[in-house]
Amino acid sequence: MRLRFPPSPTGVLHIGNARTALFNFLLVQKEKGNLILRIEDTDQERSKASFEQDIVTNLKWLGIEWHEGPDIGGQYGPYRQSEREEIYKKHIKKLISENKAYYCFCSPEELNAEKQYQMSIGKPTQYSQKCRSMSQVEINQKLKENQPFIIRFKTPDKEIKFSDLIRGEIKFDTKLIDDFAIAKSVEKPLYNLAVTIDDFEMKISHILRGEDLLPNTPKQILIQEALGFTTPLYGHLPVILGPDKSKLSKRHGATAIEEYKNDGYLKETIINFLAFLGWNPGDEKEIYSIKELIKDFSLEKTQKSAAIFNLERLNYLNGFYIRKKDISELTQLCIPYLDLIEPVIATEQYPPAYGGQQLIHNYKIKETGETISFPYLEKIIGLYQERLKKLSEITELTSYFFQKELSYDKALLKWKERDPKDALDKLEKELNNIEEWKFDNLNKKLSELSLDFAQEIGEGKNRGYIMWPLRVALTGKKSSAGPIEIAAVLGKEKTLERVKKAKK
RNA sequence: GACCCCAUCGUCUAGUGGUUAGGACACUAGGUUUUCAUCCUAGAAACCGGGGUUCGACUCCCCGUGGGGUCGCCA
Repeated sequence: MRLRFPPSPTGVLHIGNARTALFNFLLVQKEKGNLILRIEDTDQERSKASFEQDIVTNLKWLGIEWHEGPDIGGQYGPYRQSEREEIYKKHIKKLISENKAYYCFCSPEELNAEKQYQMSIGKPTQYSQKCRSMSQVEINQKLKENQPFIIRFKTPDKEIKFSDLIRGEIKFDTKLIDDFAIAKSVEKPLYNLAVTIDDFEMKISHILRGEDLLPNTPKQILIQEALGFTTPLYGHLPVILGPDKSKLSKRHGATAIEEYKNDGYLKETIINFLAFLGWNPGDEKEIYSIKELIKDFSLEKTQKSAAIFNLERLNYLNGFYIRKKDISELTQLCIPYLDLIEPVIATEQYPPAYGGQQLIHNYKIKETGETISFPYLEKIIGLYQERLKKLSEITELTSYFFQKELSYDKALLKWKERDPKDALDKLEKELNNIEEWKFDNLNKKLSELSLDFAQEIGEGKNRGYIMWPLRVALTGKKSSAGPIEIAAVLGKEKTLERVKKAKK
């Protein structure tokens, strides 16, 4: 089994692309076949090396790997279409010499006018075949005069049938397909031709691609027949639609994988999410790692109907995977988002046996110059692990740990419209007396204090009269992790300082 | 418009002739709770319409309807 993923480097890797790549990857891995990455850059004007780089980088980030490709080579290379002109030339010449393709000298203006006319009388827009039966003498003459031309395929009248791996029997009547353009010149094929030749030359056995390419399939089969190629097996995946049911595009928000990555979506989330856009295992399991997907994936279970991209589900999954992460790993992932701190590069290095890289073992709070350790950061991140939906949120959520001065409206300190003065006084006094600054002890003392206080002011067991002002004093926010947990991480000195400031 | 594809809660979907039509996200209510989350419990929520076939259709067939895709010297 040999599959391919053939992006065109005219844009970055987006949701749709990545889903197709993933499905190809899953099938190949399951069936122990080979996946080929082929770069379809026949459109030299729109193709850019930076897009190819983006595609490669992000596929790898997702954990999608291939066996042959421009970056790693392979025995059926080159893997960029722009480097395969010699191969195409041979086939294009053959098509012309066998009279299965022909030169067309019609100008774009002429073609356009033709199309306009056909539209105006409600006919399907098709090429008139004007150049189809031009004499060899005339062709030679025009070629000699350097008249611009393209090469068209001589589409025969017949019915094309094929069995789609996902959709079953599909029929097309080629009467509705005109003599489509297959090359700009003898060495510059257009999409349909290049794909067909490459799939054959690269011995591709299965083609898994988006449903949007379904109308191209009969054209490619026609070319295969003209060139004497075998026909691979086709499977057309449902398209991905935006919430308004139109094709997913930029106006629906972010579509680039890179954007999701930067926003703090985990690759586990994206893989799990993408897999369920068009596939499901048939039972109630919904959480899947890439390994489990490889094990359970099958074409029979892939969906025929279009899937709608649902951001809420993506967020839910991301929160789920964040909660499951090991705290050390989660902290590593969050550090790049923490813009109020910077790493302190140690002068010593790991011993050669451990890689010899420079060692970062501390971080510096930019505003205060204070040095903090990785384990300390773990504690901070740990406070927010179950509240985080995307990594980027960590910046705002934990900013109060790294700010010298908190700025907030003092009115926020009131719990149920009560002046917080006495509560803060009691807090300060109590905190001052606490010797052992550990969560358990703090919890015990502050719980007692808050219950006593509530009783004293006739508010039953409502601990908010102490806890709310404490939260606001420490964080300046109206929602946060638990104030006692925060105090424990913040330390006695800073906690007291912030409580005192709240009183002013 | 032509061709092709598709059709179960708002969304992703399970279901392959007989089910109280199941799950998840989102939503609502309640519980836990100092806030926000998490967690737990409960709830509301669907077979596009019409004809067949059949003892019996969400399931099979046909016709509508709706949605989507494609109609480039782009891929």
